[in-house]
Formats: sequence, structure tokens, C-alpha cells
Amino acid sequence: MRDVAEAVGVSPMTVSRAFKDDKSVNQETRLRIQSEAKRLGYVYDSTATAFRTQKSGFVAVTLPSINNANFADTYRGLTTKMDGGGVQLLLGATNYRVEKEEELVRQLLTRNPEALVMTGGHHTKATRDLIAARGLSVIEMWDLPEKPLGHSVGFSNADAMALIVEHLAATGRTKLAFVGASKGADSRGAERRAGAVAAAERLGLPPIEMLHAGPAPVSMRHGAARIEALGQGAVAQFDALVCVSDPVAFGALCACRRLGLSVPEDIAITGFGQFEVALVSEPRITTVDVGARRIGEAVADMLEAIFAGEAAPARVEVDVRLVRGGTS
Amino acid sequence: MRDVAEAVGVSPMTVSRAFKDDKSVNQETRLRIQSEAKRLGYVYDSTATAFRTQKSGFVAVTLPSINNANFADTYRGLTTKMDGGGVQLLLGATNYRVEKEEELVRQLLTRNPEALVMTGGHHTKATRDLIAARGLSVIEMWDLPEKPLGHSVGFSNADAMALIVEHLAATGRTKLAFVGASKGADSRGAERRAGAVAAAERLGLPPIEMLHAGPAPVSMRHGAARIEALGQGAVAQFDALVCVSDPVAFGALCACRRLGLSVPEDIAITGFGQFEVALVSEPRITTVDVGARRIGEAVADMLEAIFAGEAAPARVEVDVRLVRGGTS
DNA sequence: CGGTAACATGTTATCCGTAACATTCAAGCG
DNA sequence: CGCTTGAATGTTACGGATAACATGTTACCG
Repeated sequence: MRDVAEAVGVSPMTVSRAFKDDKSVNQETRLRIQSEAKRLGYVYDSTATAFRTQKSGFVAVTLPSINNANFADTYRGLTTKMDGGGVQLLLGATNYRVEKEEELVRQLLTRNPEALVMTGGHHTKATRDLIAARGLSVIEMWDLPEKPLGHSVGFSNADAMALIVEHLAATGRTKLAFVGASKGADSRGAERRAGAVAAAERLGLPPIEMLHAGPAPVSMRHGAARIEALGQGAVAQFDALVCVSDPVAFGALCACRRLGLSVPEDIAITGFGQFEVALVSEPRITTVDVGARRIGEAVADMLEAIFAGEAAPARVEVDVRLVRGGTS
Repeated sequence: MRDVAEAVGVSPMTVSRAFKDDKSVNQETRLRIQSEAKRLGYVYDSTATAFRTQKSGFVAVTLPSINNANFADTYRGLTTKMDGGGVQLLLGATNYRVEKEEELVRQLLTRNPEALVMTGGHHTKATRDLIAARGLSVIEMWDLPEKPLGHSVGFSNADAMALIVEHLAATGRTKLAFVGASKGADSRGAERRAGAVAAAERLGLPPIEMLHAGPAPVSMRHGAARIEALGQGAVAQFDALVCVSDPVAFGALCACRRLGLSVPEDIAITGFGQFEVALVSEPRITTVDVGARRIGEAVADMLEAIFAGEAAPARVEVDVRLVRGGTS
């Protein structure tokens, strides 16, 4: 920047101003500076700016996994809406583990992000302390925690799953099995399971059988493997497979087909999250649309308000709705 | 850091050393510093370090889309292998457009990344100039460009697609249609199409019909919509649908089922990329395993070598192999 | 006991923009 | 003509960590 300043014959301060939208710089001077900067191959250094102003221009985001179309949709909603806002997203994956999240948050915080967006409402104590000590704006998404750290955008996984169970009960299904990850790993999955169990009890259905498809994250192959391993006889004892997500449901659907069970005649299958596969598969999978993308957009709106110094709502609940497909 | 130094009764320099693996710090002093830092809630500031040392600790990565399981796998391969290496990935999505890529690279470069990993080998001139002016280490992945900017890790999309066409020809299919994005948008898709066309010509097959499923990116729904829109009669004129990717193939498979065509008896369907859906669907989809994850891992190895100052290979070709499923 | 190596810590200057304040100059006004 | 005002630019002093060099301290040697 000094070089550019000397070449043009002004002070570095003027060059600095010329690169921002400071209107006090003479138009002609600005043009001369810009052309000279280009000629010299000068590239503005965000690092120095971040250092001097103590504003990094980063928003840190944690996702359980990048390899999940739901979270990817949320991320896309976020990026698309924030595009051009002058902030960059700094992404990290927790692999569904709060310990990994803690490590990640620690790492992300060293970059001085101006806000932190986390997926989920379960964190280690150290994570919470780290954040609290900072006075950093926090948004938790995908859950609506009872004790939020700051803002939250999401929905109740338990209530959303109850929609499914109510629908199955209303269509005469009574012998339900829940297909999900083994206990503990994925908190959203656990809440969905709890929601299903509670809804079944409330509706007077027999207890739901638990089919563990392995440690989180579980996807198509795990759903398929679990059902195929059970075998036709065991699966046929149920009249509905309540799956923790659409990919798992799809896996279960394919497995049922291989086992010679027809869906939905012999057995109903439901998913969760409205992944693309649920909309396209034949038959389409009954699921719950949780508006993954809208969550991201709502978070972006909230961030915008926070940065503008406006009052942002502490809690935004996004709508969820049952989407009935051909599998139930 | 000064606060911590004062609390412990040492100079800031000693604190700085204690946070690195500088062995010259007394073990006891280091422990005192660490406990005091923890007590005071001190968090190391990467921004200042990046500024002072002129090393950002960032590796910039561009992907066409985060919403693609193949690229997500590559990214996971990258992160998993680089974990603990002290560098952070700075991710951006180009939405399959070189102009967006240019803007993104411009933005990423202001953060002084120590290396730049880009998906694909097609860039605007401005992008190439920006990178050249920096003398930055570059790795292009997923393609093997004729004129690479630096290192490259990938495979020939055309050759990989030829494996599919050869397989179809060997199993007696002759009336092929290619289902992909409309021309131009996605360079990898375009290369696959070109590869299919060339292979068909070489094998003496009739020219491949082009079925455009819309602008890139195309996924399940686009494949399904294109085939359903054609109708049973038109589709039945072909004996194989060569799809640009597994999701498109899956969409086509579901559409064929809806149209009452049986796969593979009436028509064969092939995908590309070995997405999970290809492995799980019933029947499984014939595809090409391109080792998405291995690409990421190979890039990580290359980065490691580059940072260690070792000689890294300019070009790494990953193996691809045909994976035959039940759709052909 | 002087000398030296090995270890542990301190001092100083600096990375590059920019906030805050100071200055210059021309124009406009009573 | 003196004064004010606004536009354009300059000056100074940082931000937090660290490279390079300097210093102090202990241990051990012949």
C-alpha cells in the first residue's frame, strides 16, 4: 500500500480510503490510485485489516457433517443470502460429536469470528464457557434448546416426529419400529426417537420397537443393512418403519423390496427431512419437510439484523409439515 | 497475552513460546502459563499471528457445490487427513460458474491463503492472472487439465465415461441416450458427454441422442422429470440411458419404473461417481467409482508435501473403475 | 576456578492498514 | 476583509504476536 501511495504521490491513508467507500476521496485521485494499484499488482490484505480493526469479517459455522443434504441445504441458504454482505463463512464439521465441536469452536474462535452459528443445542461445558467468555453473538440452529446460548432458529424435532406417528396411527398402523442410530451420538436423532415414543404412548399405541442401525451418522446403507439383516419374517412383524431420516428410509425401502415385502401394502415406511431422494423415489417417501434451506435463510436474516445493530428475535421457529408420499 | 504474562510473572514472549511447541520453555512454566490462560479465558489470536508471520494458516478450497455428495466426500477426505495439521480450510462454492469462481478466488486471496485448491481446470483469464501474480501453490482437482496452473489430482472424465459405453456395447446395447445438463455450464459434465460420444463413435455405435435435463447442476429430480416428460414411447426407443451422474441415473430409474419400463430388461441405466444411492437402490446402479474421497486425501498428501518443502508430484491420476450394478 | 555449553527467559522492532485527530486550501458569506 | 465551512488529504499511534537477537543462569569440564 505504501508503494502504491508513493507511486501516486499521496499518503497511504488516502490509498486506504480509496479502497473503501469513503466518499471524501477525490474521484480523480481514486481512479489514479486504482489504476496504479492494478499496475503494481497490489492486493488488499484482509489480514492486516482484520488485525487493526479487530473485525475479522468471518462468521464461524459448525455443521455435524457436510455430507448431509439437509445441512448442505442450510449452508446454501446461508451463503446465498449472505452473498455480497462482506462477510465470509468459516465452516467446520463436528462429525456429530460434542467433543469435536469443542475443539472446532476453540479453533474457530482464534480467528475472531464476529458471530458463531452452531448446529444443535447440545455442547460441552467448556464450549459454553468459551463462548460466554467472549460475549460473542451465537445462533443455534436446527434445534430450539431449552436454555439457548443466544439466538436460535429451528423447530422441535420431537414435535415434528410426532406428526409422523400421528399420521401412521390415523392410517391404522399400530406395530411401529424406529430405525435410527444407536443411542446417544446424534442429539437430533435422539429427540426424534423420543418424540416418536412419546407420541405412540399418547396415542395408545403399543411400545415402539427400536432398530439400531449403527453409530451416527446413519444413512442409506445403514438403513438397508439393518432391515436386510433382520430378514423378511422379523420385519413383517411390524406394519410401519419409522426412520430417523429420509436416507435411512430409502435404504429401508430398498431392503424391503429385496426381501419381497411390498410398501405400503405389507409395511409403511416414513422418513424425515424431505431430502431429494424422498421426492423422487418410487414410491415417494412420506416425510416431514423441515425447511432446511429456510433455516439457513432465517439465520442469515438474523445475522444481518445483528450486524446492523437491530434487535434480532431471540427465537425463530420454522414451520414443519407432513409430506405424504406413497410409502404410507 | 500480556495479561497472562503479567499474571504468571513472565514476559509475553515466554507465553507466546508456551503456546507453540518451542521446547526451550521450562515444563513447569508452561503448565503455569496454560492454567493461568485457561483461568483468564485467554484465547490465542490467529489474526495477529497471521499478520505478524505473514502466514495465514488457511488453505482456500473452491467446490462447485457443497450440495453434492461427491464433492462433499472429497472435502471430507481433505479435512480428515489435514486434521491436526494446523491449517484451516476456507471453503467457497462456485455454483458451477467460472465467473463466480473468479469473484470467490478474489475474495479468498485477500485472506492470504497458503495454498489454493480448486475443483476443475477451467477458469477465467482474470482468475489465472490473479493466481499467477501471487506465486501461490495451486492444486486443481477432479480434472487433469491440459495446461495445469500448478499441481493436479484427478482423472479423465472422458476416459471414465468411456468405460461405461464400452460396457454397454459389450452387453449388446446400441441405442444410447445421454442424460445430462444442457451444454456449457458444467465442464466435467461436458467432458463426460464428449467421452461418451467419442467412445460410441470408436465402437461403431449409432450417434448418442442428447437428453438435456436443464442447466447444471442436475440431480435426481431433473433426471426423473426429463424421462417422465419424454413418455414411455419415446424412452422405449433407446436401450440404454447413459446418465451424467448417479443422482440423475436414480431419477431416470424411478421415472422408468413410473412409466412401466423394466430396468434392465427394457432399458439399461448407468450413472457416474458412485454415490451412495447407486449402491443402495434396488436394483443397484451401474456406475464408475472415481474415488471422490481418495481425491481429497491425495490433495491433502500433496499439500503436506508442499508445506514440508518436499517435491510434490505435479500430476496424480487416481484410479477409476466400472462398478456393475443391476441396471445394466 | 575460569570457561563454555545448554537451557530459559527477556528486549526490541515489526508485520500493514486504519481510527482519530490535525491540517490545508478554496469558496462563500456578512 | 476576516470568518466559517466543507472537501481533500496528511500525521500519529496503535492492534497482538513473534523473529531475531541479547541476556541471565545453571551445570559441568579440565
